[in-house]
Amino acid sequence: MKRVYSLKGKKSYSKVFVKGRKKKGKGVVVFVLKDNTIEETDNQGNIKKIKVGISISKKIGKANKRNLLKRRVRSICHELLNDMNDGLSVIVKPYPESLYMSYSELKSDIEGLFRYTGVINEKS
RNA sequence: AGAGGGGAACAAGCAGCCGCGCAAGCUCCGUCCAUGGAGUAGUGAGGAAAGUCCGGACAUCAUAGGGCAGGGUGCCGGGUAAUACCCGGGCGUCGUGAGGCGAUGGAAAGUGCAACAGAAAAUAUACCGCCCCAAAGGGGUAAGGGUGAAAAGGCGAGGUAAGAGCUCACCGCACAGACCGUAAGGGAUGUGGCAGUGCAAACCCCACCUGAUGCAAGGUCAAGUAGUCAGCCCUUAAGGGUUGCCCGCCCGUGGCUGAGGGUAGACCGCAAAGAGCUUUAUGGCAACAUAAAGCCAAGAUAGAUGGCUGCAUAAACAGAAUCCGGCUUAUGGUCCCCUCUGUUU
RNA sequence: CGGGGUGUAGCGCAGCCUGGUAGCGCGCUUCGUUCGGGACGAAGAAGUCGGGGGUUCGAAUCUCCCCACCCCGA
Repeated sequence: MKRVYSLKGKKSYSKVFVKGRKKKGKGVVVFVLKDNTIEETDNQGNIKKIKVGISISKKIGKANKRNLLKRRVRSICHELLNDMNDGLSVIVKPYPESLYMSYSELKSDIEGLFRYTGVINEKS
């Protein structure tokens, strides 16, 4: 996942946390907020108006474990990126239980939450 | 076979696909140039990256100066940029042993503390006891009892009213000390009838070291209203600053000139090369030093290493953020050397 | 990333500098008082002093190393 798509800044994070729609899964919470002000241009010209942020609490573990979880979530988001809709800010926040989930379990969990909240359209 | 001690290196790899950071070099595009953009060969976490416990490099300052205080270190010698680290040696202590551990100078410079118990706790003392004189009581004594962490050498013999280094042998202790060692220290031997406790990670004395703050240090750029801030010049009091105090120094007032602050951002510091690593040689017991040859591109800025498949199968602790040298703590299996016990030959 | 602080009874705090007995308030338990409760009075229980070494005869206290929590700095 390229850095253009990552959500940045303390303010934009707290904005999504407060105003966004919240949905809880097995090991993850997802916050979604509609945001039409996003305008990022990829140097390739492929414009995807979406921002994804990852928030991991210190309670989950030490830096090593937090990093592992962050990379897994990022990798999942990269795989799902092409199906995502425009004009959205998304935050994924894993719980400590997600550390014991496998990659595929985590992926199906996040995919389900994305589908429920309208980040991804229902498959036709 | 079991139990233990010391040390060393490693921290899985390979192939395929998807994906991320950087990109000296190369290719393409733009530009007068400086250089900018895109792509790409290549390259991309640790032994502890951790704790932040020490030591530096580097940077800044209302000058960091003098004196006292404060803080740190503390056997001796050596190593180092430096240290509380490392190497060698001494002593003490723990262990049957291999070995481990030690803030390990000074208690005859001074001050302080030693609760409770106990008769008495630091210029000692006399409760029970023992012995003598004896009416009460007085005197001698430090063997024995009991208290305590600690009570005026230990044991045996002589000696005595009972006792006592009172006397003697051995041991301990103190003092002197040939000789050995750079030193810490060791110590043949001699002398003394025995002084006298412990605590200095209590104050302290002695020796050596010590300015403070830390890359969110600090520097450059762009935007912009005011309370403001910075520079220069002049100078008085109150007051303030320096880790504390005194001296000293500086700020403070006014004028002139200029543009910063909150907040958000870009670049430098900072990324290729230094107290670097490897090998060999020389010196040294060693730590290490010197010389020669070869090798070395992590560099993010909400923060780059992940996912899937296969090889029968893949562990532990754990993730760089200015950079080095140590220490400490967490942790996986492997190898080497050594000690003790048991069994067999 | 850097700097600093705090851990003592169920809760909030003393004691630590200057080492020997862990104490205060609220709460808790029992009894009294009341028709019953509250308040009041009396008695009582409850603490590995965050964990582990070292110094010391003796450590909550001095010292070293860990653990947890909190605060500050652009």
